[in-house]
Amino acid sequence: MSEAANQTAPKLVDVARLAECSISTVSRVLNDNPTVGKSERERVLKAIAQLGYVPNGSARALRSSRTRLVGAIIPTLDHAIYAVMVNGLESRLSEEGVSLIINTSDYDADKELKQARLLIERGVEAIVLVGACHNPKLMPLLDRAGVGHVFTYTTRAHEGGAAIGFDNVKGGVAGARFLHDLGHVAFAMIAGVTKDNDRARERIDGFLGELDRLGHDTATVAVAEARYDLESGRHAMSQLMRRPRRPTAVFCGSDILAAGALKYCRAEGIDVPGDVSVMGFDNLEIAELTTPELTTLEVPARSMGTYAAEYALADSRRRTQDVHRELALRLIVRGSTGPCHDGPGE
Amino acid sequence: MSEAANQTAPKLVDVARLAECSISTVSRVLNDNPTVGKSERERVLKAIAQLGYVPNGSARALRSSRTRLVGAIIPTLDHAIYAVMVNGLESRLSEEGVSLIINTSDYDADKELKQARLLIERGVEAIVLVGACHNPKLMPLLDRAGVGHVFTYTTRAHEGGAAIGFDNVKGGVAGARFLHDLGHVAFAMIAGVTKDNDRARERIDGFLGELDRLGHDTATVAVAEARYDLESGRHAMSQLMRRPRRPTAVFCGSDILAAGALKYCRAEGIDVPGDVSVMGFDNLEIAELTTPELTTLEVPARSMGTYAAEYALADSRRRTQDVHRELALRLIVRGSTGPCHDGPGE
DNA sequence: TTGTAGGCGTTATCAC
DNA sequence: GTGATAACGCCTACAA
Repeated sequence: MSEAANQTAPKLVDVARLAECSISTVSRVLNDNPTVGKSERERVLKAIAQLGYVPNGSARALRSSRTRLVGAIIPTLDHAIYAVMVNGLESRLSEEGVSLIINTSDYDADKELKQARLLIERGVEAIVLVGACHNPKLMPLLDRAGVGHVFTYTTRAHEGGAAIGFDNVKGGVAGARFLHDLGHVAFAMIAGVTKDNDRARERIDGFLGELDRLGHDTATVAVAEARYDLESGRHAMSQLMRRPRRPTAVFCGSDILAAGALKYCRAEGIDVPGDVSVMGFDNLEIAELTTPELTTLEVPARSMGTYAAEYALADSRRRTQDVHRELALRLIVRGSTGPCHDGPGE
Repeated sequence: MSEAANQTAPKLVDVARLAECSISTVSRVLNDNPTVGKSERERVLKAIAQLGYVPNGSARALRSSRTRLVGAIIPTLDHAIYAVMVNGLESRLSEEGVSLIINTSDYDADKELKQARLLIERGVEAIVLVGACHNPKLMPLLDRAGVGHVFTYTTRAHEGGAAIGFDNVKGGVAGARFLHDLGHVAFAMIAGVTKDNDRARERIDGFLGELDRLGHDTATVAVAEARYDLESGRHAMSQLMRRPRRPTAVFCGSDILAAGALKYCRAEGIDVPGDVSVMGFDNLEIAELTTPELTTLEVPARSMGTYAAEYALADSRRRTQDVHRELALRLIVRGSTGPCHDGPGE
């Protein structure tokens, strides 16, 4: 009697047939339109369950021009600082039935641009980006497409966009001040690679700028750039500690780099913080794993994700008013830093 | 003369008008159909660039029933072992212009089911899952929808699906054997929470099973379950070390747990590996950060991601032949384990 | 409250 | 090699 279950997935019209109503009624039920009679609604719901009907997102999106899709382009998921942000972002979006498309750019501004193009094709309703420095073609592209965008890990927003994050310059300043206050006079920094990475750059600027303001000669402050991994941090530290004017305080652009620096010190028998203070940035879980534990600046990674989600969920009207949300960095003092013990002599 | 640029995004027909051809030709160019004349193609390409035309993914998907979307549901991105896998997955998919929708289930099988439903609505062409143990409704749902699926971090596949990973039981076995060979006789284990987590369960089974086979009385082997974070690992270790029969070898279901255990030992002045050997699982970056560094089993997280991507990219025909890819776990011996020093008496 | 019908932007099957 | 044209599955005026 019943048509043998077709191989093709059930559609609105199949549900309508089974529920003995029109497809508009089914559609209304699907969209929680209140103008549907109670018995009607129940019949439809039953039919949907019976058929295992699943709406076709593409058709819905095409017709309604609402995809309920959000995109994010981050440098990498291998670094916890980004993975944690994405986790917060996804969690919040998921609560609202919005799906997240994730892309990793590997710190490459061209790759990022390509991925943004693809996200626009997919019809994402907003894009979450990291940092404020991007391919010059990116912003015009997003503007033309009318796709809202949020920068994270920065407070500098592009006009028409939003920024949710912290001030990287202030981070550098905080590092400089903290180490200065401990009495140090010989500084160095292990920074992230600054190419296509404004955050790394700003942390350096903040650090050196504040040292200058505090009366130190920044010409003598060595800054090594290193990729965000343990070995690069270790290697950078080995370079810095071999310089003629050996630093007694090293500020690192990331906990990973600081951890690498600590590894070097341990291997070489350099006492931390006795011989040299080492400070990190991020306050990842690893900051509590090293010996000694890391003094660091806490970055509100998860919060950035959830706030970015709120922005993405807001409709375009509310978005037009510029959103600048600056979250605080928090200084976490642990054992890797201490007062300067250097005698006056060599 | 020219119509003022409309607020609405350019469509196929706009490109066709500018290139003075039909929309079919434009569509052909977009899809790399070779049956297009050279001059024709060039005119179209120029028009596309000039208008900043971006194809509408929803319309394409609706018409062609190819979304070029893949979904992944993982427990969390806060744990590097999953973030790294996802990074590999995304990288490979991205090379082929396929987008990844990511969902985190928070180790909750019901949440996972809901997210799978949504992924099906979005029309994903394959779903990547973690582990082999899921809500009983999940597999029928995927089968009905005809969505291919891969399990990762396991070798146990569901019929019709694929599995790309390693054998968790073997991991437990390897841990038991390694510690046994060091001469230990008093064992304990800190495992992950086993609810909705078959991997954690299997690691326990492998560990205890092998100890039994090696002639140890497993009734005396304490197994503590802990969430995958430092503090839980620390706390579990504190429990284990207070038991009457103090273990000299503790196998942990994750490096994070092992790191927590190490923290406890350091705080209590318990020497590792002198008083107790501690072994991890995963070989995350943190395994090289602790003091001593962790002996652990290397999990091929990134490879699982790229292999899973290959599966997802394969068309459904090739998928039908069951895919079972078992990747090897590799024992990494570092400083956190050593021979048993326990005297014979209490 | 419910049903009818047109069209969202593509792709693909036809003719030419 | 190129151009009409009919779907794809759904939403939403508008009509009843």
